[in-house]
Amino acid sequence: MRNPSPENTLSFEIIDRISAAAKLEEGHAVLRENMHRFDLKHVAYLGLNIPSERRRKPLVAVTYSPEWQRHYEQSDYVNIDPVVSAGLGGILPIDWTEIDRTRPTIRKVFGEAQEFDVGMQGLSFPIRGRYGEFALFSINADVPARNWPSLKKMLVKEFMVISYYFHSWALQVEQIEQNDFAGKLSEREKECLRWSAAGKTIWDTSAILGLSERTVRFHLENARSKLNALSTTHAVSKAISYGVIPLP
Amino acid sequence: MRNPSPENTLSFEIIDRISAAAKLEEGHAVLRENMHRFDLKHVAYLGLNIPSERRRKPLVAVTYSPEWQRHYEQSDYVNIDPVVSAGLGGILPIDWTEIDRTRPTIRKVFGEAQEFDVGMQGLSFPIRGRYGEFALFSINADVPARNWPSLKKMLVKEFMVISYYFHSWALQVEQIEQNDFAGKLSEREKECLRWSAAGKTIWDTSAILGLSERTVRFHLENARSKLNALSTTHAVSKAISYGVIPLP
DNA sequence: AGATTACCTGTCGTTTCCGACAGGTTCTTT
DNA sequence: AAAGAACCTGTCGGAAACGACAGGTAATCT
Repeated sequence: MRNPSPENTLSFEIIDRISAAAKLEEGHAVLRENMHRFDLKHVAYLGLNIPSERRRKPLVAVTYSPEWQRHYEQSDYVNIDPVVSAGLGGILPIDWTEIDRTRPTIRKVFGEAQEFDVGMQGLSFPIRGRYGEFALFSINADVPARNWPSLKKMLVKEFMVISYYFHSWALQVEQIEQNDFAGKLSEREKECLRWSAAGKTIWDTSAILGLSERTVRFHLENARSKLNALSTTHAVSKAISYGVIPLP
Repeated sequence: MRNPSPENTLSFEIIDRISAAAKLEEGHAVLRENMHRFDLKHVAYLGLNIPSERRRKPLVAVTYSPEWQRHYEQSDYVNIDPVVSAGLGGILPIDWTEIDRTRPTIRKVFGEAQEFDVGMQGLSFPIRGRYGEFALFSINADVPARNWPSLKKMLVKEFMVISYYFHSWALQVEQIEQNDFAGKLSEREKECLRWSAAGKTIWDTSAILGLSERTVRFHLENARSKLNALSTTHAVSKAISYGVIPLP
């Protein structure tokens, strides 16, 4: 282990080349060009819950055929896809071969994926970011079943790193990194939001902070206005998802 | 790449051994016993914001000297430590050598860490889980500066995987995995919470869902009670952190 | 057949919140 | 010396939320 072999730097080469890209498509092209070096059939990146004023739609960069993409979108598979729900349920890479396929709706999804030549084996890396966003980075292979376990171990190590770098880079190039909200809220404003999130009333909070009720209201008013929130509840949910206040 | 060498399985051996452990301490012991195989001086795991009824304190498993731990805790360094704030600010591994050390308070922390023999180089892996919890998995080394870049690449690949498995396992053994909340809330209850989180009033929500105002209130009452929340704002913040409702 | 669960709706009275007016201090930056 | 920002406080009145009563249906499980 003490002298890492040169081949160990491949994933970092890829990461460097992605970092140099300026658009989501270009970064994905780097992945596409390097797929064959890992014996992959597909590489797919799906970013959900992206927090941004401009952008509410998911970030998508996939190598699947346009037909499968269209079918997937039209059938609203993102809400059925067992890989997505498994990803939402944990933090570890998901081996598609270990997904429970007893339920008929799930068999259907996998069956149709096969028809669109997605490949037998798959690995999906769930990614949760600092803004509460969620992404799924998936790779597909099609090797004899007996080769899969060892291939999988290699892929997990390589793509755990690549997928997180890719996501972090994707947010940057899509200019999602800076939600200045955290910096724009004053300490008092955040404090009052935190206590509201903890279920305290304005009266409670005023007692806790040793302020008048009016002052607590004042800070909450400012917090609402800075966060473009329609209510304190709204402000709290925004503050949480923007990472402005910690979890209760 | 197509024939992964046997040494590539080391991290998975460690993972298997951790999986077999029944307590946080035992899992950490596995890491401690394997430190030398990666030339490490320390391995530290810190779990914050752990969502649980029972447990509000952080999960801690570190190899640092008790003196340093005590000093760290007493000085409230968790709120100053630049590694922690860097981790909270992103998703990528943090190289301690790249931390900005111009600010005097930060120089102080690093200087004191040196005194307690923490090691020159460090890598910290920020981990965000599905319950909104945050963890930091750190490793330390002490090698000549010129050896660090290549060692770092190897460590990033190995411990990106190990750290996420460790966190996932830690939540399991500490019985934090199942917050049945998501399953206990009915569809309508979640729906009403989502609209509240989006800033809608009860009247708005009733119009959106085609229900009476009383019914929306009814669902919110049930949601509050199921989540042990003191207000709708409280319920929303809990629902978000428990992953019951998606982000706004 | 009874129990359970999710669902739906109503009123009354109280509490809490929130917007719009008003006033102020202290500290730092320009 | 002026400007800006973060902080603090007051009152009035209306809007919204909430708790505590009340009533109901439809579907599923035991």
